[in-house]
Amino acid sequence: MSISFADNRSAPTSSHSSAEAGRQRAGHLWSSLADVCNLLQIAPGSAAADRDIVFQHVQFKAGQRIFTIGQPFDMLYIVNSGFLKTVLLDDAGNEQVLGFPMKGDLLGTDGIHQKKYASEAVALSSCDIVMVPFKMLTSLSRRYPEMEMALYSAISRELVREQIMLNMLGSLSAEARVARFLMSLSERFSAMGYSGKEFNLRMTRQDIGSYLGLTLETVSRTMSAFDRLGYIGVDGRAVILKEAQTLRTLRRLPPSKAKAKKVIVEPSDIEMADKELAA
Amino acid sequence: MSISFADNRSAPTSSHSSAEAGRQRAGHLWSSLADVCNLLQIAPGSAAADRDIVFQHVQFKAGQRIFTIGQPFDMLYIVNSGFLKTVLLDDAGNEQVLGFPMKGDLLGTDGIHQKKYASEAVALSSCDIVMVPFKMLTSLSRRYPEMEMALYSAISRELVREQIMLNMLGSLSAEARVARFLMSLSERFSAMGYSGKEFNLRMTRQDIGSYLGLTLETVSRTMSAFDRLGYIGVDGRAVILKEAQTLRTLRRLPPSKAKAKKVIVEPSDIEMADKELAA
DNA sequence: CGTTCCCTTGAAATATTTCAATTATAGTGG
DNA sequence: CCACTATAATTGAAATATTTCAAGGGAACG
Repeated sequence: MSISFADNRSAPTSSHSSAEAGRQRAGHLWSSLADVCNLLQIAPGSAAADRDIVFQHVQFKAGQRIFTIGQPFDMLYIVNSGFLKTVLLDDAGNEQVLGFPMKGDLLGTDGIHQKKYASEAVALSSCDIVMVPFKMLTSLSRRYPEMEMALYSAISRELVREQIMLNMLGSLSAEARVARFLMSLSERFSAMGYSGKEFNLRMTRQDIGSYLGLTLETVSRTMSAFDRLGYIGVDGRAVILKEAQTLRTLRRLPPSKAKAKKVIVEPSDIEMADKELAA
Repeated sequence: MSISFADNRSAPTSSHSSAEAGRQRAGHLWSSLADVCNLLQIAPGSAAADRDIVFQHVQFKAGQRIFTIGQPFDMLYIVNSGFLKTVLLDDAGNEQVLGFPMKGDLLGTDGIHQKKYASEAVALSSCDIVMVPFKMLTSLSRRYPEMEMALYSAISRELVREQIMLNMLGSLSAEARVARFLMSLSERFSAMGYSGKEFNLRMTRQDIGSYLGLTLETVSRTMSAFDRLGYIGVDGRAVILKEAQTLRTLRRLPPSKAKAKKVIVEPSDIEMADKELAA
């Protein structure tokens, strides 16, 4: 039996639907510059007025690749709807998951450096993607300073996101990684207008494990443990968050056999007083 | 030990004391735009002719911070000489090392997004740093298209570097991480004209461990093991690489009891990720 | 309706950390 | 310049987190 609730694949409750941002034309969707700014959460500034420039959309089905490693770079992609993963491939062809882009995320920036994409993006569901020629973006940058900053800002944000992942992989336990992963998804769903409390995972345990530097078994066991402790409800890919605050600050699990149901948390929100803990 | 370049070492302060983000007094060195392009390994194009623009240098001593987390962003920094580490700080004030920048590396790009630096850079030795106002760079971008691409490219490269680190942390054993770390340093030293075979580590075992997601003891033990196996020579911070090819492709150590000196290596390809492992 | 992929769970193997003790090394100030 | 103190590095032994191996059940899909 499965937990069932509204699928976050359906339209968000938000009043602001950018699905209508796209213009139907010749069977394809197109977005204006204003639409794109909106999607990226940029103040469009004077660029919004530019009605001449439109960007084409492309649809992908689950499993399809938006771009692949080594492919010549000339295009950036913005997710309009759907869920994806970005991956690196090692010599044996094994995937290393780098991230799970969704609505509003910018893809392909790692291709700028070598003029070839350094990673590949795979659709995990049906996806609607806006294609933005990089040349176009740089020429727009010259015309509209807001666009220039937006582009730098978007790339810089990606950089910061990866730094945070490095920190996570370098210093947190398996449980803490899984907990933060769930909270991160929750927050992103919320920001998109979906429920941050109940959602479906779009990726396999394998994908999550790769992303978090863990085996799929460890991910599965950890989620089961969270379920047993009442922090979440899990049934396959359906997740219900029950103790968000606990998950947010969790460092490791409480001793299973022993006494307390108490959890070790960070001294974060309170203050940063004692440092005798610090090595 | 025979080491190919100058001394170093004054104890890198273990975190805190970020109070005075040590911007020493202004140095007396200045660089032209052509100098900067040269440092960054950019084809200067027509920009080289611009003799009006000069960039100021600043000197830092070991332990001083070039910029700190949360500090308002307005400047990028290019390393002209010296060695640094970039770090993230968690709630308890513990450092997470993100990279070890050296000559030619661009610092501070993670500040673009939030207009505040997201990490901090700490000098591990005496350093000479070129200051480049971000505004200046973007205005130059408008004038010289080469500069624009150079900037995007530099940030994109950083992104790729971090992706490779994520892959490493997510999938390699402790031994493989240390081996690749050493090879990466070696290649960077070589590229700078120093010996890639004999060099001094500028950072502590703690720093290396943090960077690689390992404890300092594991780093120490692993290097000792490499030494015992004849792959390297280690004496404190002095390192001599003896079996570069072995280190480059090492996956895990050969069984200690057993006879074999043979090492398990990757099935195919040997380069790709090794190229730019570290900052 | 079968085939394939995905998820869960246990038990054993093992890699890495933790704790602890000892020896180096560098910086400080008499 | 040397002694002194603090920080850094090494190493062993024990503790433990995570992976590996293995098997069974479930969901998805053509």
